[in-house]
Amino acid sequence: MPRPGRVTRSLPAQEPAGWSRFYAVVRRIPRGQVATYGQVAALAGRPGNARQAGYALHALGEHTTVPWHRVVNAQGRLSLARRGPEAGFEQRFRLEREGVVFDARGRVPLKRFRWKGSRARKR
DNA sequence: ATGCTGACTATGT
DNA sequence: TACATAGCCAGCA
Repeated sequence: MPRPGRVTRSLPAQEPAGWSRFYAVVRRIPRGQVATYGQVAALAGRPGNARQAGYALHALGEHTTVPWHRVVNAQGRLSLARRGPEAGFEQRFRLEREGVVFDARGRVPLKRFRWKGSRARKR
C-alpha cells in the first residue's frame, strides 16, 4: 500500500495512462485483418480520438507484441509511410505475410479485410 | 495556462 | 482520384 500523499508516479511512465486501452483493442484484431484508427479509438471507448490512437501506436517502439501493423487509416493506406518508406514497407510486408492483399495503388481493400470488431467487453 | 504537433477523419472542390 | 480545409483532442514544451 503506497504511502498517502506521496505520488509514486515517477515510474517509467513511457506509456501515458489511457493508451493501454488502445493497445488492448489492437491486440484483439485477428490475424489477417485490419482496423482503422478511428475504429480502434471507438472500440477503446474514445470515439473521435483517432489521432490519439495513432499517437499511442507511434509510441510503441520496435520491440512490442502489439500488432500495430494491423491498423491502417480510413482510406486503407499505411499512414506509417509518411514517416519513411521503410516503415511502410515493413508494415506491408507483415500484412501480406498474414494473407492481406494490397490493390494496385498500394492500399488495403477495407471492404474485404476490415475487422468487424465490437465492444463486447464489459457491458 | 497557452500554443503547437500529429501513425486521423469527414467534407468540399 | 487527388489535394486542401476544418474539426478533433491528448501529449508535450
